[in-house]
Amino acid sequence: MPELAEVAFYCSRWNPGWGERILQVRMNGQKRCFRSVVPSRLSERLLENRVIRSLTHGKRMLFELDRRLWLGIHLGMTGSLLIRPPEAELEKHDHLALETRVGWLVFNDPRQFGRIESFESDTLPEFWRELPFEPISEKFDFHYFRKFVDRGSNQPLKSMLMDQSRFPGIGNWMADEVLWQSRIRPHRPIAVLGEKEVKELFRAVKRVSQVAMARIASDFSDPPKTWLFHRRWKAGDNCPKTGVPLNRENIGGRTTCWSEAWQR
DNA sequence: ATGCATGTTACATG
DNA sequence: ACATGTAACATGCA
Repeated sequence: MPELAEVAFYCSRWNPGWGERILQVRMNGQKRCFRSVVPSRLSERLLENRVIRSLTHGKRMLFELDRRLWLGIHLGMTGSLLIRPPEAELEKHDHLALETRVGWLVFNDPRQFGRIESFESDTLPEFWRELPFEPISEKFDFHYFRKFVDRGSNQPLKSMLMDQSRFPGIGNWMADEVLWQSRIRPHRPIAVLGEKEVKELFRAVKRVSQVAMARIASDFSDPPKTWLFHRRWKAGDNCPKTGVPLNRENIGGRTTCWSEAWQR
């Protein structure tokens, strides 16, 4: 489920482990999540090390450790982070587990679309500083938005919103929510929108991102009950505004949920 | 059994 | 070169 706010939530689950020495490393290096690293090397670097702090950006997480080590984690479609009690048994899809005094810092991912990376650097790795502004950043303002929004101006808005180089952190449900809240159909490209609609789209991007962070990032509580969010998961549910059944359609390779009567 | 899933990317096509 | 579309990845669930 991880998009912007869920990623922030999962990332913070490792916070109790900050500053704790890593006593033991368990990883299954065969798993797909380790395709970008040399597992034995990473394991070696993690042992006796400690997490100092963590950062998130869109759907990415970055953990700073001692000895110039930075651990990058992307949760993919089904990844999550958690801490298991010290005496707990590890589970089937716990692909990376770091034992500390407070328990096991675990990366769990059934489908293994997630990815573990590692970097060596004295300071924040270069690539991290070059990432685009997140929609929750105050630097992500209308001027910034207007500038990149014209690129690929014929692609459906649904695809544009899911483009991580422009809207880092926005995924399938957030894109549907933004379009529903701005009352614009997902198929339409930015090029055909009126200025008023462009502004509305921008406002919805900011609102959905901010409210999602406020609700989900700290304790994984639900988004507002008025949101499309609660109706978009199974076929046959109704639009919260019109009460009419929602449309489901594949756009840009993803199942898209939208309301014909509500969105224009 | 069949189809689908909150993501990314390598490859193919235009 | 670029823009867009599709298949593939691995597993669980309805």
